Amino acid sequence: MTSVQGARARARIEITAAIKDEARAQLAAEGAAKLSLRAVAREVGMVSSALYRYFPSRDDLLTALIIDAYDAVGAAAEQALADSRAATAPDDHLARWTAVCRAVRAWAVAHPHEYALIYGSPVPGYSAPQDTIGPASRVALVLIGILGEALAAEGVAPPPVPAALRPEAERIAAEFARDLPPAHDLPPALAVAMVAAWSQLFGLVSFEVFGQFNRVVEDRETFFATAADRLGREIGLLARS
Amino acid sequence: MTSVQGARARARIEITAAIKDEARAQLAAEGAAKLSLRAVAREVGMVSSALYRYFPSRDDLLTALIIDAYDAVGAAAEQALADSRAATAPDDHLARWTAVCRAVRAWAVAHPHEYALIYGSPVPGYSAPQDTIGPASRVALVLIGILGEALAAEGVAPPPVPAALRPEAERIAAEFARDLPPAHDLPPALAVAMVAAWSQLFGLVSFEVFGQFNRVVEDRETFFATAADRLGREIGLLARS
DNA sequence: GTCTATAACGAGATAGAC
DNA sequence: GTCTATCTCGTTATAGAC
Repeated sequence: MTSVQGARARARIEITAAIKDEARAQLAAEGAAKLSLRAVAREVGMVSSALYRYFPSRDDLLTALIIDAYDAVGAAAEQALADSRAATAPDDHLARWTAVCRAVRAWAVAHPHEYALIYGSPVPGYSAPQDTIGPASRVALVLIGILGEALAAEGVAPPPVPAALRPEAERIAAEFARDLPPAHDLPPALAVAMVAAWSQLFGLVSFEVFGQFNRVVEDRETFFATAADRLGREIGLLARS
Repeated sequence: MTSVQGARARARIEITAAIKDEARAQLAAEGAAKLSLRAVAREVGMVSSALYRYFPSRDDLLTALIIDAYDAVGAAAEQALADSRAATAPDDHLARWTAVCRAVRAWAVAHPHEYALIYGSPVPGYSAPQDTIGPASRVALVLIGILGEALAAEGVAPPPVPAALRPEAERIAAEFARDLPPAHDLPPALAVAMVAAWSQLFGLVSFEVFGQFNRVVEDRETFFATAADRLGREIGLLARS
């Protein structure tokens, strides 16, 4: 009994993976807007109606791909942080920040279509469900975690906040405190600076992945590494003492 | 004779505009990937083959929309610079920098679909021709112009360049010198810093326009203004003396 | 010469009957 | 699950109106 159920479950997992793989291939070839359940079904050798046993709708398939992509960058960021712990001095928070940034960029360059799916233009007619929020925040959580550690070790000096931005800064800090584990609490100045750095980091990545650096930047790895380092310093992370 | 030609030319301009307007409407509704010549023709009351008198192919229509969009942001940036000249002290280069940044953001927020067309995910199967390069650089040219002025007035202190980035910085500066009028020459340190700030600026805009700030940033105008100001300072623009 | 309309092509998507 | 009839698409050839 259990073996049959186990085999069924295994088959279901395999077929689900095959469907998603084919969908990812179509993402690369035609873009998210043209992702079609029928074409995916044809390619995996199923009839379109059979696909609905795995994904109730085209949007659900899209959601699965989006969650997978967010999880993949998130995992890359988390892995980079874990790896860099061994390679950096405990007080070198800036080095870990840049290591995570570089990992995000490396993943994006290696998976441009999945990157476009999550950080590019919204897919027309698709609105992301709540399920994507968790995976979507993994990268930010890693960065916030680094800042939290630096804060505890007095390794960060957040920049001053203009008076006009003060309410927004406090709102964002309160939001973090509400959604995140207490270890990730940040003072308002650091919380806003973090959000700004976060979006600027992805600005660098998007310009490279989307081709805006063509004919402009050649040594993109060095360019990015320098910019990420400056972003970390800008947020207040102190260089290694 | 001339009146006939004038009438023809006028009609041609009007019809071309109507086609592009309808195409823009479809861009908003279905996305660039699904832009269809037939649907545009149907909507403007023509038969699809007649469209080929105005645009030799679907890609040429797309190219026209892309150029229009680049020209629109570019014009907004140029206008913002011209306007801010009257409103700012001659030595306040930073104020003009932020004015231009805010104008770019305002245009993007007002025209999200056209923004997505030029700064979002690349359109699958479409590759931009050379004609887009000029319009695409207008915003960057405005920013470079501000830096050039600041440089001439000793109003900018570019950040140091790490040794590893030095060759790339010099390459970029040489590229600027080759492509741009001499008034826009920048030293290597300022040229790389400019490119980094440029991409980070659009990172802020893209995150807002593409919805990444949902549930994160509320007062987006203030948030952006502060970040743009910090970007200008980061690049070395000095606050007003 | 400049334009629009008809018709057609090959490829692909789609809906529904079976 | 299969098949078929009916859509859409980009594009071209052609013929006629102005």
